[in-house]
Amino acid sequence: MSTLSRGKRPRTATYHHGDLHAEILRASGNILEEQGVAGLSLREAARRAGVSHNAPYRHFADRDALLAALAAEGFAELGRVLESAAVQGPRARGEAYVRFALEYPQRFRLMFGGTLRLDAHPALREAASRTYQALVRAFEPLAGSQAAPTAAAAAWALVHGLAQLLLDGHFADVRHAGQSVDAFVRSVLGAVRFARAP
Amino acid sequence: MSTLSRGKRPRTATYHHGDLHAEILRASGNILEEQGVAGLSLREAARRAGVSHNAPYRHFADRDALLAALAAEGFAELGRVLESAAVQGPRARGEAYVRFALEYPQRFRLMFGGTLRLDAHPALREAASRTYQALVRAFEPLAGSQAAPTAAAAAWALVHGLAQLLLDGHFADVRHAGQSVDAFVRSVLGAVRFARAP
DNA sequence: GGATACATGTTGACGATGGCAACATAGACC
DNA sequence: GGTCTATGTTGCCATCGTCAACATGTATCC
Repeated sequence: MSTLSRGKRPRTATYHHGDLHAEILRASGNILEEQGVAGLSLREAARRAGVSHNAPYRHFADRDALLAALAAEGFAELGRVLESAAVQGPRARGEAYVRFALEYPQRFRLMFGGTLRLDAHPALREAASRTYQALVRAFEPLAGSQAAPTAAAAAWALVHGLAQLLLDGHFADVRHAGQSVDAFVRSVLGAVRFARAP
Repeated sequence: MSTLSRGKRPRTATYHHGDLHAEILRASGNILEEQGVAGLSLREAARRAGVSHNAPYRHFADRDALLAALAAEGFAELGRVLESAAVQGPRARGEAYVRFALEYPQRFRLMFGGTLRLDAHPALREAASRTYQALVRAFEPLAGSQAAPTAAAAAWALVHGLAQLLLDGHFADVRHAGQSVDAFVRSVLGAVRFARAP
């Protein structure tokens, strides 16, 4: 089961919450998928956690820090998803990447939307980098270790762009009426070959 | 009333501005690149245009409408850029796409960041669609008219993802120290072939 | 066990923002 | 000239992020 929870949680009536950090993350994650990043406010998160409007500040320096934490969660989950698709080969990994984006569209947009500068959040950069390293390793057998980094970059760019454009609805005209998203993704990924030689 | 304008721009002393619509767009475009979409406020745009905080509402229904207009401008400009690179073939077009993103990063993010739903802004969808159609046409000679739509989709995804990931700084580790962005883009694009057969 | 320090929540305030309503003014049209 | 309408302005409100001051549990030390 996914770590990016979408649920609710019973709350104790004590003055101290117990695990407000996690609760705020959970509530924020819900709001994020419902309203998008622009609609996510600290105050609404606090409200949903049943806590005063300033309580979140004990756990997140500011709104940006909360967003960074949400994004880092996203990278970790994406890494897990890709990992578990690994056994089926690189192609399956690409499909899993797109599937993740479509399942958690707002999370995905937060992770890559440029709202957050990686430079400002080292933990975030590290999470993103780890995910990418896994991609590179996956491409070594496919393209030879020499060309692997470049091929991996191309592959990442391809699936990433595909996910993003799908999310934005830019392929609405292209997909023939009955074609499922999955089939479309497969056909697009199938239209590409990665060169061996540098 | 004094005609001594203290603003940065010569502002006519008339009560009516003359072309506030264009001026707001201009000011907003500047703010956008300076601060990103989150930092763009109607009030700041009004301030820069030397006009009251509510004047923009005569020209844009709300903030979202202003953003949509900015994005539409962006799609038009991107279309122009791609068109003028067309003579040098599809590869050059791809490079031009990435160059556009790097030159106007915030504009690009606004166009594709998911802040705007295409469904809510028909004019925007049309502008985006036009740009995409041009891409498809460019790919017909390369992949045969049968496979063209799919190949074009793949090509768009590739350059789009490349642009996005470059913007976010995800390729920081990958690009060898001395390698220029242009060279990196060329090598990545060069690592990909588009299949002829469906 | 009780006093004390510290982490965690709360209340209240401020300035900025998006947006509504009511009013003001300048051109256009008669 | 007189009226209509598009365009700006002023004033206002709720919401938001964030700071400062205060309250309340929990842990620590004697």
